[in-house]
Amino acid sequence: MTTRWLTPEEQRAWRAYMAATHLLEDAIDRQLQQDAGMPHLYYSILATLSEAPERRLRMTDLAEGLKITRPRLTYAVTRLEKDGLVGRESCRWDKRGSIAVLTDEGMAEVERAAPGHVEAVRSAIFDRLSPEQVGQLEEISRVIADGLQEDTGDEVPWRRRSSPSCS
Amino acid sequence: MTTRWLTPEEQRAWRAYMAATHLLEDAIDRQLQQDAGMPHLYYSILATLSEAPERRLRMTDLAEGLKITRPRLTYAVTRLEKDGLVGRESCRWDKRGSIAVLTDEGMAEVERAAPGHVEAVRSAIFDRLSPEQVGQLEEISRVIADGLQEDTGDEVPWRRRSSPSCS
DNA sequence: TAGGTTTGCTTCAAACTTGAACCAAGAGTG
DNA sequence: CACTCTTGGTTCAAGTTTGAAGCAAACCTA
Repeated sequence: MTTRWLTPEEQRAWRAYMAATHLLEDAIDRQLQQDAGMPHLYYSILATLSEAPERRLRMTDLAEGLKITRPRLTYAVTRLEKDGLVGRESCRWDKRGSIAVLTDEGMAEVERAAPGHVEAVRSAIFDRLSPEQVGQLEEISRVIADGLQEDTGDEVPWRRRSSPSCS
Repeated sequence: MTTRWLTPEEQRAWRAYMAATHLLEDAIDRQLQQDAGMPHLYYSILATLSEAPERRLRMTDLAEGLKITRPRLTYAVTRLEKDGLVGRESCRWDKRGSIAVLTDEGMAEVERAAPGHVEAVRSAIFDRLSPEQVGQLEEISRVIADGLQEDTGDEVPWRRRSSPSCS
């Protein structure tokens, strides 16, 4: 089977994409590190929890939602816990489980950091793209994400594995 | 100044984008780690060198091209050098400079790993996107990258700071 | 041409990520 | 009920990334 190399258009797109993602992650990380003393992922954890019912989520659900590995989440939550921004509870119905809870302090931190973060995202992306491009970006991202998940992902995503907020 | 939050469309796009980039980098990293025993960035360094004139590039040019920090590049090149895939030369005209050179072994490694890598990229992205979407992805990425570079970037990108291959 | 600034690159410590164990608790099966 | 298999989560060692110094070689500028 002879390799199907990328066409010139595909190469240009791939390189532009790589450059954009590197620059973007760097910029966002720097901004949040400055403003909130934490990298982007850690902020995302807090933000995700802040929107969850009861501000709490099982570790696995959190990891899945953020598309990160579980050890990575464990490490991050451990730090956030040290900082007093999240807490851990054990799950009453499944004693293996552990639940991350956003503390009041954590909530306050999200609210404090959110405007700056949104501003960074907006000025890097949405202030520069037309509404059509925003739609295209979503669609393209969705196609890629879906493609990558169908291999390893849950076959039955519509069925919750854990009870809503468990506690 | 009251914060301009993201619209629902923008939020959806942003989240889809984050998910896609995480999944994609993970997938590419895993594939290359399996096939070539190195993460994506390290492969990119080799690939970039393989296309440079004389297979050599100054550290700073390499870092700029890949949009990574210099300490990160230094670390990576040190490892690749231990593996015998790149070498370092000092620059004759600017004794501060150091030049990374792809060895024959490094070149062979790129050629060995390339087909699998291209296949991974293709099956994750380009086999799933229409030609129009490929164009859109390039355009969107370019807008974002350009926007992020104009702040910190060189004001005179058309002027080479270093001689072409220096050695 | 001395003195101060910038540039190119590396080094260092601290923080983070990875993948492979590991452990305990649920689930399925006889 | 034992016995095994799976699941949820953590731990560990090795590898990587970060940002702040550090260092030496250019580059001013007077």
